[in-house]
Amino acid sequence: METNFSNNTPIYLQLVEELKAKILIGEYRCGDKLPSIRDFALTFKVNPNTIQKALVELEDLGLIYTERTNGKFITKEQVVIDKLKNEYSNKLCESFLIEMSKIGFSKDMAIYLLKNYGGKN
Amino acid sequence: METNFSNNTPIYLQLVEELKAKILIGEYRCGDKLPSIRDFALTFKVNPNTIQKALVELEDLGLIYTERTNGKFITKEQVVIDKLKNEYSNKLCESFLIEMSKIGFSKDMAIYLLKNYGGKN
Amino acid sequence: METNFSNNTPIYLQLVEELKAKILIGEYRCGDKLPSIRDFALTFKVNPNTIQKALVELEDLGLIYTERTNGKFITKEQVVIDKLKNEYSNKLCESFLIEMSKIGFSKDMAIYLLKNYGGKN
Amino acid sequence: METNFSNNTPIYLQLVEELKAKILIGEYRCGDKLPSIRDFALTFKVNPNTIQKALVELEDLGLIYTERTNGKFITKEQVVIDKLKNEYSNKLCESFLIEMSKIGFSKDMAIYLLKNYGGKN
DNA sequence: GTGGTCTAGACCACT
DNA sequence: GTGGTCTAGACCACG
Repeated sequence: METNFSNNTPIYLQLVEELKAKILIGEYRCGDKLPSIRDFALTFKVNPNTIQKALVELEDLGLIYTERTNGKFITKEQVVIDKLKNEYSNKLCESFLIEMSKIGFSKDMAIYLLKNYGGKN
Repeated sequence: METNFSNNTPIYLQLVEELKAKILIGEYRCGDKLPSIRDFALTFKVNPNTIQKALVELEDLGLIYTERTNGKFITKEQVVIDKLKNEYSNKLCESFLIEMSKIGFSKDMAIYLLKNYGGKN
Repeated sequence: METNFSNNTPIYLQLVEELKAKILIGEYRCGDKLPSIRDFALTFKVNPNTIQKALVELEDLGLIYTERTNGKFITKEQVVIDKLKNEYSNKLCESFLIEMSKIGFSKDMAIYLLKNYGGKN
Repeated sequence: METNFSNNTPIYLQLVEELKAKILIGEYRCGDKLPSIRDFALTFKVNPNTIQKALVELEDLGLIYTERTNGKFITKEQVVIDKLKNEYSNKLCESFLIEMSKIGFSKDMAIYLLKNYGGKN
């Protein structure tokens, strides 16, 4: 795991995104135990406090939960994950369309540009 | 003009985005004179220095230029605007697809979700 | 460190020049940490904002980069420095020759005058 | 005469340089009458005040003099012009060498780079 | 009246 | 303690 963090966003938020993605995509699965904060800190080469801050955010989202003395786990409820996945993709669609409309592109135009982005397919 | 700035992003960057959008969308047109820094400051209810910082960014982008003692103007070169518009929409497409792929959606799936977002058309 | 700023040029630009020179000449070396903005401000007896403005310029030039909460550093890429050094010396040669030609001296004459400037060698 | 003024330097100073050059190079000769301020203003498409300010500077330098009700003339003393030409070229040499030394180039190196600037001759 | 620069001083997020 | 942002207010050169 390379540690390539951008300078413009707080590291802990970048960690939130990265971990959230891994959960939503299924790389971490329902009920899985997360590595300890210390292990995470070593893996990402950041301060344990930074990890802690990120995990608190994920817990607020309901994606992970804490068992005192046992560690942190991915939520057992797949529905929470699916719901978040939907919300997230909707949010992405919304922002995309808003941004495109800001520079004068309709939804249809946005879709057209998206299709043509990066080559013929 | 309401002053509705988000808390998470520097005001001057929000100004950059807002003004950039107005230029790209054509609300401000080639060669137009911008309001003076002081007028802008009154309009947006922020400090003149904050406006100044935003306008410097726009000047770096080549979207506006300064005539000493006369004011600031939208660039006369439409090509600069068009180029930036293209770059910007490409960037939006790219980020959108990357974000969607992070949560497990292919380009085709992303387009499908986008089409269905917010109703049948 | 004396504070001898000229009156005709903005202080922040004089700082840019001074720091750029120190980097190009190798007094500050690749990867070196710069003093904090506040320290700089004390050293040069100017406002921290003025330092900040100068350092932003240097960052735009690619000569320094910022690590959030850690400080600012000289770029790790010597090539950037060398490139800038070349560009800069070329720019100096060009301006010199142009200025000399404006008052009627050819390139050869300019070189001759330069050789004889300040003594026989 | 195109009016291509840079934005970073006051116009009147750019005029000073341009006119000084024309005098030093001999395009305007000893004793020549200068165009009227109004004509100058039309030629350069700038405010008469700006011309006036430039001409005052040239008069301070001793390059021109004013005959009340008759207009302004190039100084009759060629020696003044020659002296200024020398001073000016010396000043150029000095700044050039200083700037080059700031980025680590000796006088010899500076001359070498100058010779090689812009091709083999 | 225009933009440009600078100061003094404040608050914030991050580590 | 670090950089980043912002304000309030001042002064200046220019045209």
